[in-house]
Amino acid sequence: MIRLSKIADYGIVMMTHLARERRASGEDGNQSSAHEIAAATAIPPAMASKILKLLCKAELLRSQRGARGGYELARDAGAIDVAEIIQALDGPIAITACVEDGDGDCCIEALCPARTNWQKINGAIRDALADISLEDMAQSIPEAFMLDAGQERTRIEKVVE
Amino acid sequence: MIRLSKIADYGIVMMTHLARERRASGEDGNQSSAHEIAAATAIPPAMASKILKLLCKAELLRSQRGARGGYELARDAGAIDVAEIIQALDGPIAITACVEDGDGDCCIEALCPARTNWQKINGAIRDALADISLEDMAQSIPEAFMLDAGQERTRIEKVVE
DNA sequence: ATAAAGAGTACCGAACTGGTCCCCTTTTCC
DNA sequence: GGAAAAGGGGACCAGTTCGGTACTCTTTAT
Repeated sequence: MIRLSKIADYGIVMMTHLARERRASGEDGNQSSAHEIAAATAIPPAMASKILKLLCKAELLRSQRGARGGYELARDAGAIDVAEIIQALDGPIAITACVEDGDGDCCIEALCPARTNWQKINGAIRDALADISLEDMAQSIPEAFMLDAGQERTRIEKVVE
Repeated sequence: MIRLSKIADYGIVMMTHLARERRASGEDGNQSSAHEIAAATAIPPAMASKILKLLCKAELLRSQRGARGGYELARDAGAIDVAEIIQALDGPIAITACVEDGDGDCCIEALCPARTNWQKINGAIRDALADISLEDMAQSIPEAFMLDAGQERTRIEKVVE
């Protein structure tokens, strides 16, 4: 099904939340704790924390440790795209194989005409994902949508076809 | 990592093999048994058989039962694209969610602006895959490449980035 | 000094995936 | 007509991955 992992899904939701937070209170400075973010997005706190750490290591978020610490976007929402988020959480965006960890390279790589097709495919996918900024994602999503009190968190993705 | 399942990978390899077979002996009529195909592509016979059945049900292959039966492409190689193959084996091509089997629909679907973004993304991915025909894939791949005698089957995909 | 918060890491259970097996039906060929 | 070849359709198993949790350590504000 070529599906996005839940980690990446959650990551995008949280980043989107932070983008909205920032916009609501002009520019940076005010951070949100993992707790707050988890509550606002209805993502299990421990999970949220784990993912936020990863996003931080990928330099998509800035963190502040200690009491009253928290997270905030490392850059402007318009300068962060979903491809980056997915890559930070799920690894390289590619309809994989070949790069089997370790040995790696395809012995007839140079000869393989299929290779260019796969590169084309992978490239197209990456481009599509790189074309959506966090700002686009954040645009006018009703807050009620992010936290669907009581029941399961509402999914924001929609299958096509 | 957004990876292709092995099923789909195998499927593409076998379809590519059949495309080459057909081209080698002008037009249809001559079928290959699951056994032959498995041997030629170095895919475990039982696996190959399972996948061929699926491809047949998806009407990408035509089958002939009974002794001297086998499989052949249902259409011309130029008229089959990788998107179809992947969809037949892995289900709808989409960076998923929402369609959780059963209940399914996103309660605020109509309001969700993110939805159009995901559709855009999914569409781009599908387009990229639909743009590669089996004929493209089959083009001049040396047969030695399909069966890498002795060792593991060589992977035809190549990661990008 | 204490409490709040992030950093890091180990761990568990459930689901999915790759892979195998078995039995049934169809068809050919002797 | 019967045996063998081949596909059709499942059930089933095992290993890996993934979602999720827990625990300990470091940092920092009050």
